[in-house]
Amino acid sequence: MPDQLSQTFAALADPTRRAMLTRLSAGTASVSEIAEPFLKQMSLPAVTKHLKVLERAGLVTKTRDAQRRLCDLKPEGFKESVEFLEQYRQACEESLDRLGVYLESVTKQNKPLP
Amino acid sequence: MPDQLSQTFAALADPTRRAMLTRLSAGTASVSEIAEPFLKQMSLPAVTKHLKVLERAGLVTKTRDAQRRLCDLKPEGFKESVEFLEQYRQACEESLDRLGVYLESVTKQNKPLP
DNA sequence: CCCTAACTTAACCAACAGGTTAATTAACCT
DNA sequence: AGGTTAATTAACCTGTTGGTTAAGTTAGGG
Repeated sequence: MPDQLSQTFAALADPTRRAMLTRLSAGTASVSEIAEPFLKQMSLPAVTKHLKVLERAGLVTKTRDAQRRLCDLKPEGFKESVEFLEQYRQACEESLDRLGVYLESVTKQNKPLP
Repeated sequence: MPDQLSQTFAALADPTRRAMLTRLSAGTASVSEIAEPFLKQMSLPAVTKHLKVLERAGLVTKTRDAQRRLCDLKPEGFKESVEFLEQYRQACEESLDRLGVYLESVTKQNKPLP
């Protein structure tokens, strides 16, 4: 629910928002600039909402510049989610090890491949 | 909506499901074994649903063993999401660095790990 | 052959997500 | 002051999520 990690993953679970993050990884952008590629598919308020989700997830910050709001990536926001996934690096390795052992046993016994 | 990455992140955006993954990182478990810590807070059908979400997200596999269903982590399922987050490695340098090297070694050729 | 164990499916419900249009705020420009 | 630009807030609608209970399936055991 309102725990940080859930909010972060929920924010990432939308292609529009991921595209916005990708845009921001190229540098600061105003709301209109971020919105531009999406305005054929959705309205400006929808974009505002997406940005708010990213903000509450801690992935984006907004600063005021006259009428415009400038958005930036907030790198710390990614940390927790990266660390969670890192937990499964071990699992990946182990499964690969098992595969390696299996392949070895197969080649040693000269069995036909499944 | 139904793109793989969105489904994976959506699956991860729930503390119950993340706890289930953590449980599975300790090894194979049946549905009842996975359910056990949650049965004070929710019913068994709710657990079944969560597992189905994890399955459709490609993070978990189920195999039949008599009446029981045995669940396992599906390490490849994490790959795409890890790769997306790697795009933001400047955000979280050290933690992703080792993972990046690992993924490269896996995808480029099947060499044994260091 | 029924009984129980281990799950899943069905039908339903409240809450929330993602979108809309219309109205509102805020800052700048003559 | 009034108008324009930039963005947000409000009110609403619809589909999905996460939970429920009750009924259904499937395999093994006495």
